[in-house]
Amino acid sequence: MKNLPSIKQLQYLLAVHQHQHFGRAAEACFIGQSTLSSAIQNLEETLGCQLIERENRSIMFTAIGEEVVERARKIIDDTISVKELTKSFLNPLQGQLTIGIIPTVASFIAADLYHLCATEFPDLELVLIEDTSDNLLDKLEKGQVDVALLALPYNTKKFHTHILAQDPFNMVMHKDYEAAKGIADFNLLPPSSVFLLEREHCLTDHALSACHLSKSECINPFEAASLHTLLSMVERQLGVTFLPQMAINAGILAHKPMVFNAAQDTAYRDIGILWRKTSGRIRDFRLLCDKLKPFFTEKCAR
Amino acid sequence: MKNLPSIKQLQYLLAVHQHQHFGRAAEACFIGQSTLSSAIQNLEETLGCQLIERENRSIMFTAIGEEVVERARKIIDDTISVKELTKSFLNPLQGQLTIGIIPTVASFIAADLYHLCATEFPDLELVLIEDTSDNLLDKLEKGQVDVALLALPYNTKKFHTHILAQDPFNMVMHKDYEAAKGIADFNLLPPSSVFLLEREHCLTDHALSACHLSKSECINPFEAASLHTLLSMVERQLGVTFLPQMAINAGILAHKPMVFNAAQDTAYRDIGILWRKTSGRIRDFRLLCDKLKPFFTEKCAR
DNA sequence: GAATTTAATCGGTTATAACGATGAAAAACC
DNA sequence: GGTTTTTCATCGTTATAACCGATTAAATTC
Repeated sequence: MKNLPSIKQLQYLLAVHQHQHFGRAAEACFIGQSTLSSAIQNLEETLGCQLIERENRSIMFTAIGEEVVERARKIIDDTISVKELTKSFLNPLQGQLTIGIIPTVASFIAADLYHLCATEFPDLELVLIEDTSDNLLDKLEKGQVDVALLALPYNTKKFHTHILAQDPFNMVMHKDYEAAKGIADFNLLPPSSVFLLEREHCLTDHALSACHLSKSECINPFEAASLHTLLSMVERQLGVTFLPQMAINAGILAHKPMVFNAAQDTAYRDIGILWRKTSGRIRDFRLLCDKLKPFFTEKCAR
Repeated sequence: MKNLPSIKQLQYLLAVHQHQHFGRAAEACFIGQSTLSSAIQNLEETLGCQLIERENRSIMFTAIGEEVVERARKIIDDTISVKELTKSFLNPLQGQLTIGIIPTVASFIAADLYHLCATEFPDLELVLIEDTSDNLLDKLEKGQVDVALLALPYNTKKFHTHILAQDPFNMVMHKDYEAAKGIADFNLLPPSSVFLLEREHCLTDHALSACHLSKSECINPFEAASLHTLLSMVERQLGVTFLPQMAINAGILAHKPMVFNAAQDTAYRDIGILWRKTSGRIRDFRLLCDKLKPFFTEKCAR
């Protein structure tokens, strides 16, 4: 049986890498500086090579040291996952759960989601984080969120992906806007009459592809930062936009002189939930899915 | 800082799982039975749940125990990789290297590959394993081979994949076989005139797709188990087959009344090398690639 | 040149991992 | 039905390692 580095040694190494300082790293690990120093030396001994160059006043990781740090981080994460696994096995859906949600979903369901979890999982401390798909995927990988709720299709093959509901698109316009009425192929809409969100939002891409809109001249170059800005533009300019059913069900058009109708039967975005394949709380997430599926299905119902 | 299970505890757990017996597992770990027993108890303590049900005469892993074992195996593998990483950093391409190779490559290059490694990497102890693509991918995942050499395209996204050379296909036939001469579209060959290997061999699929052969009636239902059987069929029956350049360069047609000509410019298979993304010897493998690339390029040269 | 910073070293203590012997419980043997 | 065997848990002990605090050494700063 090989003499492998220990979990503790790897933890200490990560601490040194994080703080770039033995003293502060030791403090963070609640051990003495001497203990940390010898622990790193032992690790270097078992690995048979130098990981850190101790210079005059500062330390520097060697190339091989950096590589070891990267792998150590993964090992520690996996080990933490094992603990989470057993913990969540005993007490399902307890403790803190951090969910990342994209803006074009969060604003319409956040409040009800809190309520749902409070009643279904009273021991769960829910933390919601709103960000773009790209940022959420990044945070998911780094462990800053436990699961992410976003709109698909999206490049999510790194993570386990599960579809919760279909959210159909609707064409939305002022009730007096005649130019769009009865149009089947949206590419035939008047020039600059289609208003969309700015590019960061996946809703823009989804609306374009789901409604078979080629990037034609019918799209207005203005890029709105929020759905409400978008709506006010559409209301004033007498153009059209495409909104998911979820937004309409949440009452975004209430008391406005706007009308909407189903874009096409096949025009929809999927609402999906993602988690790290190596997560220790997969059991928790599946239980959560059981409740989220009817929840989102209702939120997106015509 | 959390109290995580230690590497040793996980190693011991794996040993118990492997032997399904405390005493024999302890022996395999070179520790006493009592030590192992308490180590497992400590592990169960830190994880907060039972992993093994100790019954009268036999032990049984709980469901959660099996899950922990699976994750522990990965953690241990990753930790071993860290050691290998540092070791191969100090002494590149030393020690044992196990290469898996598919039959339709191995038989033509194995001897020369041994010779190449013996001269370029004298400290390397080369072990070659010949098996089908499917089996090699399985062995690669389990760590039974360090790298795999196979023909692409193949579903290899689980692993790091690197293409070494293109191996063109040639149509091969008896020199007196007139029916195939001057034919551009291979689908127009006479019925049952194309002989191929049995389905397990990826060469069959590659020949079909690279030469744009739809599974038409020109393909003979006979499935040969080796290229030599295949050739004897073609020689006797006066039909055709498709052989990679590598086979021809190795002299498979020497002293035979056979002729060959390039199938098409675009008809080729790629020779690729694969390794686990988490392997600790990636540096080694890249050095190996530097030598393998010219080696295979020459082996496949027209 | 004194003060400061920083990691290594040293001596001593505590905690952990290891051993061997024994114990308990169930099954197998006779 | 009692004895032996098998097998894991427990106990007391010892060796190893992990850890602490104080000190040292080297370099930088003032």
